[in-house]
Amino acid sequence: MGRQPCCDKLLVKKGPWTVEEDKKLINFLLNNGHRCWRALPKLAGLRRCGKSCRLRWTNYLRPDLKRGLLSDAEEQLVIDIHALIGNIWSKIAARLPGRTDNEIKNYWNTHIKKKLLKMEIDESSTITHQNSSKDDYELLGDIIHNDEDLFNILWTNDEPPLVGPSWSNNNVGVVGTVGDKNNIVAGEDLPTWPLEEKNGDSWMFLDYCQNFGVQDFRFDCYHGFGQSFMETGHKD
DNA sequence: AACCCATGCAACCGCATTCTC
DNA sequence: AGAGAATGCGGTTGCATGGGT
Repeated sequence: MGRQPCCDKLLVKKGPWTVEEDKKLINFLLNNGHRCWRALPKLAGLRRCGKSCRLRWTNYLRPDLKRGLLSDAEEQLVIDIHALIGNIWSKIAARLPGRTDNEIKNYWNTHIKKKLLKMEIDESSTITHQNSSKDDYELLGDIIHNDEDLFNILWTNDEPPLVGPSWSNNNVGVVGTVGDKNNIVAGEDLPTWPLEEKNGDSWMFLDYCQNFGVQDFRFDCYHGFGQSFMETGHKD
């Protein structure tokens, strides 16, 4: 009855991920996708729990992740959505492409909470948009006209992000084509790691990713690993 | 220079829900 | 139908780092 345990806890490694482990995980996911997280560690040669692998991938290694502080517009959007639905970080993250629930949760606890307290704002009360750039906010909330609209959108099933393209990591490894630098062509919507880096010995980029984030080194699908690579398949 | 403390963030934990047998 | 594993998620912890003294 039922399934097998997710992992043998005695053999599972914990703590910070090493560059080697990251390489193995990325390599495996790029070639195989993630049909079963439980089986993944064994197949990828990792002494990690499947849960840990999923977390590492979704929160840190996914090529479409943005790194660094949230923009004013993103921050304002988080504040607005949080005012409506509370600590449902996954829902909030779904509205911010390239951001993870964990990241937003951390950002909320470290930056926004503090900021709001400082401003002596009751988090449950209506929050105005006075601190964000009007242009940025309009760009983000183009389809949001009031809080009721936003609330409705948040609870629909197949919700598109408010800005930018969505990305399903069920299709990892499929090479996408890029219409312009901000839009992956529908149906071929997948980012991929540069082949030269993936197949060669040069995994140095992972060290950089560790330190600065994927986005900083332009490995994400939206801004391109060099525009020409994304358009022609060749690195600059 | 050395220590202490505050901060930020990656990773873990545990619970709830979903899925499989 | 129900038991139990898989998955997803929010809360929490622990460590690295930077700033202050």
